[in-house]
Amino acid sequence: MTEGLRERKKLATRQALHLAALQLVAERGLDAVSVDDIAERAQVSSRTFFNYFPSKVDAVVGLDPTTPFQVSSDFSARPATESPVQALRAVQRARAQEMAEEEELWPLRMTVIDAHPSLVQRLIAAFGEAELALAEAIAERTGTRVGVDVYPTLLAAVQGCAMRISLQRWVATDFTASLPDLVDEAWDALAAGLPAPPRAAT
Amino acid sequence: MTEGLRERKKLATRQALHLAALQLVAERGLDAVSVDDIAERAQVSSRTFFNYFPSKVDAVVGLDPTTPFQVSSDFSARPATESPVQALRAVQRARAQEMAEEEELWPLRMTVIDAHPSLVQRLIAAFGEAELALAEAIAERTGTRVGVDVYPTLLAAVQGCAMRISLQRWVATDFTASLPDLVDEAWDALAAGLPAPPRAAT
DNA sequence: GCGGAATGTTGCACGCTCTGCAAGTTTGCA
DNA sequence: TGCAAACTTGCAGAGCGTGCAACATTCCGC
Repeated sequence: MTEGLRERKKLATRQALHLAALQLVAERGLDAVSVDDIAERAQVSSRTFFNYFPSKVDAVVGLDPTTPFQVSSDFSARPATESPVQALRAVQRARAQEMAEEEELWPLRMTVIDAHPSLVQRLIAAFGEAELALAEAIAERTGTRVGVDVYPTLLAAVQGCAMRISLQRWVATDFTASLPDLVDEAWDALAAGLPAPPRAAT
Repeated sequence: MTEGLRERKKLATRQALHLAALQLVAERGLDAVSVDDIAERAQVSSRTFFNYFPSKVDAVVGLDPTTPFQVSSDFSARPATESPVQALRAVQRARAQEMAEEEELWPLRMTVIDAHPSLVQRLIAAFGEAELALAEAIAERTGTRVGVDVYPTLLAAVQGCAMRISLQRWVATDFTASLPDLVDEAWDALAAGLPAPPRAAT
């Protein structure tokens, strides 16, 4: 079934390290947790920790390095009849759905991340890594050129903002809101050109 | 004129450290420059370095910690007849103008930053610091509520994107483009709701 | 099963980052 | 001129992150 003992052990160790990091930081805060602490709880040496994650913050955030690039390949897989904005909204909705379904993992993850600026920064950086790839996919679809036109680069960047703000609001509602709905709200505002919302009658 | 010898010396030291950091990183790359190197070139002890900047990357980026908050106060100072998007565009245009006028500093700064992901990350984080303050100012102006409505938070975040992408494109054109014009281009796309641009007739 | 190749784990040594503390020095001000 | 406040510096120390070499485990063909 799974591809060999070795692969399974590696995955287990990785998850153990991520979970340990997450729990410890939730308990004590980022600064009060050392790499040694995390390694100890995950039952490996601190040297081994660095075989899995390049830094403490990476272990806490715990994203698979390939995850960010999923967005650009998902985008390319959307029907060509959709506008870029429609396609990105759909991609993010789907992603949001997946996150919301992992009820154990993502809320804990986001709670911890949201409480520490350096973790938020790392999460944003993770989005940023795939920005060029996504910009190229957008350029491809729209006949624009990365490095010449604003459009692909800007849209790729704004897409990251939309997801970030949606996640932030999800945390703020204590995960009572529907993440896909929050994503939709953000894209509604973006697609409309960010007009000042009508003032609610009081 | 300037307020005392002490203040002037502090400012001079700060600028010396920033310039030293910038030049050294431009010459050798970020990883090949240590805090000791920077301190030595600026003629202070490495301990003193940390009295001015909390880390190496901060010294290279070299932003005054109050700078990011300028955006939100400038925004609040714009006439209330402008829409939030119009006001932010105007604020950024003005800021872009100032940057472009410091012909010695900003191009070098941006060249160095653009070449190192961790510096880009730090610059983005600097924008992020003021995001809450800006969101509150936007909420104030539009009668929305931070933490409830998407609008203020999203717009504050997107504004950072617009500036970031404009700067990135400025670097990409080797500073031949007009930064205020690049800012305008970004806001044109945003205000229109990010529609796919018409394909150029070939 | 067996043995060698590939892969993973660990300890060690090292350089760098950043902080607190306790001098010593310079500036501000009456 | 002299005291108080502020700045600089060296030192000690904890933690991060990496290269290296030895050891252990898994894989795979036979």
